[in-house]
Amino acid sequence: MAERLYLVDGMSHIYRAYHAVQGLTNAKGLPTNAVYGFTNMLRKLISQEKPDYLGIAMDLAGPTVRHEQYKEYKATRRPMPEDLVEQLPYIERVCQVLRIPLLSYPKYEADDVIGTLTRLAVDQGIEVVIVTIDKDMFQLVSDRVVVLDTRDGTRLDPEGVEGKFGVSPERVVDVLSLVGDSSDNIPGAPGIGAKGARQLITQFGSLEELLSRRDEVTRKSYRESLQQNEDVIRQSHQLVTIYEDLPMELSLSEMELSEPDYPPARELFAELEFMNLLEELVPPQQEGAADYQKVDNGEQIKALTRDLKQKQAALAYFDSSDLEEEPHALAVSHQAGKARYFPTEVLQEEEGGVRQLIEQGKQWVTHDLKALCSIVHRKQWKLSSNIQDTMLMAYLLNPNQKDFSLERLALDHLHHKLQKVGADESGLFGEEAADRLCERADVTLQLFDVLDRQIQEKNLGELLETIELPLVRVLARMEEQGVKVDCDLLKQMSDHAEGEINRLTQEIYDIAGEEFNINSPSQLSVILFEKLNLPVVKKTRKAGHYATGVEVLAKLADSHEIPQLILEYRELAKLKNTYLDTLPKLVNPCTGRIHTSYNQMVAATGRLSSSNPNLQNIPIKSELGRGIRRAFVPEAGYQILAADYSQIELRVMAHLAEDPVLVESFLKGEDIHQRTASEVFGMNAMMNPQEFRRHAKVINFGIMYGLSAFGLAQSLKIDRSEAQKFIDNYFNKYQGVKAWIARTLEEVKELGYVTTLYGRIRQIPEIHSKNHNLRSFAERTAINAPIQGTAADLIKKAMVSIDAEIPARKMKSKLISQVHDELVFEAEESEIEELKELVKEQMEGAATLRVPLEISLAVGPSWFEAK
DNA sequence: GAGCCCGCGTAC
DNA sequence: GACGTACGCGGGCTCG
Repeated sequence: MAERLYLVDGMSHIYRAYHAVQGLTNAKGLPTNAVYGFTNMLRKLISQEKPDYLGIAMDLAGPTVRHEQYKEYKATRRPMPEDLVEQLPYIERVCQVLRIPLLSYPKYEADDVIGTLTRLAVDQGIEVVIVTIDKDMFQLVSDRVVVLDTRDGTRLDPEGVEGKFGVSPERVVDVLSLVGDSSDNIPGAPGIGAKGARQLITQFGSLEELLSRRDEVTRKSYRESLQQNEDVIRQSHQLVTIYEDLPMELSLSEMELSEPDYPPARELFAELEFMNLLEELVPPQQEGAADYQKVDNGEQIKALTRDLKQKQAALAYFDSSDLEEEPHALAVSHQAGKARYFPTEVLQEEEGGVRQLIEQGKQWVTHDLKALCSIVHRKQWKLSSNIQDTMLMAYLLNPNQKDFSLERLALDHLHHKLQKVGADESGLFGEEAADRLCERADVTLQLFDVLDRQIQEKNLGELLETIELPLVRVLARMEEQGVKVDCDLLKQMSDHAEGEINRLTQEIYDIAGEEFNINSPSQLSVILFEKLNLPVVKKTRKAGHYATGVEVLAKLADSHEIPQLILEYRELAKLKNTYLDTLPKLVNPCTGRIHTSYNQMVAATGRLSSSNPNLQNIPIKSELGRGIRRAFVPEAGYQILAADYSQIELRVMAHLAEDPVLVESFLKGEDIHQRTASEVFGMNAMMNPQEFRRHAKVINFGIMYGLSAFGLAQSLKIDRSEAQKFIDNYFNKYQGVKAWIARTLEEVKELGYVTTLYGRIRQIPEIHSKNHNLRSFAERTAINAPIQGTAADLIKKAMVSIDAEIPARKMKSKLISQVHDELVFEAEESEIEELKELVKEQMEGAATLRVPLEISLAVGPSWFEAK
């Protein structure tokens, strides 16, 4: 097949991109819509068409020969929009880094460049594809030249042009000279349109022939137009004719499609924030460069085991989604570019050898250690304590990140695009699967080196080694252990809730006078605010929609009976749908227990999170909801023991801020909210101590979250100015807190991140935002993160030491859950006193701060009583 | 029907 | 717009 040259009409595509993509800018406010659209178009063109040669023809600024021939040429064109002009240099840079030449010629247009290069290419036997949406270009089509319209993918050869335009490519210019072109301000023959022009040219064969025999034209208006406008028509002919003979050279070597210039290309796309394009922008894998081999006998395993007793190595495996199954295959890598693969047969036949290999490796690195722990636990193998986890390392380096997949990290840190595994079941055991798994082990090891350097640089090593890594196994054990749930009790509560919900539903329908979906805030708001005409308290973000949240309904409860019923309905529906009916579904039939997932790499502050189900938001505040905790029960012979840090975040703040009043208060063991009440409200607090204590409590918590006067006023239902006074008063009395907040904000502005007591980092990039909202949000985050994060550090530390101590003392009790400041145990009855002591010692002793850490302990036959 | 966002509500 | 961190439900929209 002949080689193909693609010539792109640059400007028309740039305009198209500009209009097609709306409102795109990067963080610096640079408009990027046209650059993005254009780049995307190039990308699609390259991947779909795979050109041998590619060039982009551009117009140069300033007058052209056509302006000299006809001063009105393109005179009606509006100037290019400012925000497009701005983008042109970036488009040029995109072409540069993609190594696609921009082609132009002084005083001539892109069309002429295309015309000339097309002729030169055809002369050399190369086929040409002209990429444009401009019908003027049809004149260049021949048996070796087609026009491609990328909007719909149509490709026009001479026949296609005739079909679409009505005349053959040679006659296109003739038709255009008669029709003219309003956008280029080319007059043509007045009164003759596209249809007439085609008919005339077809009838007479050519423009020359038509002009010389114009008196034969039967239609009067056409005849007269031709008679009166010969000069104009000839001039139009000259203007629309594309030059094919500019003194240019066809530099095929320059236009030969090649790999992008990767480093600057990645830099440019990053600046433009083309994240999806950035993902594809990676050098192709070098075939055969890697040494990936299958291991198929015990001898090889032994040799590898000897080797790995001395060396660090990475381990990757194909997991199975079924909890009871074993890994399907395994790969290890101890040197970049080198890996060994263990297929399923080998894992089965040589299980002893594989076990030795795993257990005796000097130091393993894996990606997602918790998942590996679950598998290894199930097989009852022992993992050395010296295992690294690249996933965890990446989280500590940037806890804001959402995606810690190996694919993502390989791309970000190694600029390496990883082949996907797993989706294709049939490919799981083949050669390709082996290569992919080897690649994962290989990449994991390389990633470790890169991340380890960064961990050291940012002093995250100790946090990783002493808290996060040991915690992985604690969490794996907690998940595996699970929590026993009394499904009968839940069913009973659910049935009761159902009855109440039905009763309320009927009552609400009766009063509303119609049936509607009470669960739908939008339908509910129509009933409340349009049908019943209740006063609108608050609108939602969406225009024409009204809020129906608790606060709104509570306010409306005085003026109508429905809101109260809705509130009751909501509470019951929430409990039933989220807890009563859902929890039993998540009980594992084999264990009869709920095995939640504890996520170590989700919360940006360092907290854990829990999912499937979320055991960290089981109700407690309302009496009804709290009852659900009765269903969380121990095994026979055990009790539930819960240990709660008392005011951990306020204590952390007292420590970090070194606030004398706060520290003193905690040292004296005072009621902290009471103290704040008397500090902030003075003698007033004596009038109604409980009310002022409640206010002080809101202030105490609010301060740690960056509460504003507006927010305080709203939650206390007081005046904004009064709320401001309270806040001012607070900072007056708690000067240490005030100064710490100021210090923290200074620091985050300077460094771009904040840290916890144990050096955990959280980047706060929005602190430099020009957007006031984003910046304020960043400031509140910066205040809260060190407090919440330090509290998380402390309880994690306690978990690690308690989890180590329990087996060391040969105790049977188990840590089964964590709720941010609370640890829940299934305590063997004879061990309760010892466990209480141990837990108290480890939790309170997690750190020695300027204030004491205190916990409260409770034991009972369910989680309900253990509080 | 899957996938996503929104409004809402639960926890600390 | 206004108080931080999570998870998850049902409704309702979009996309295929």
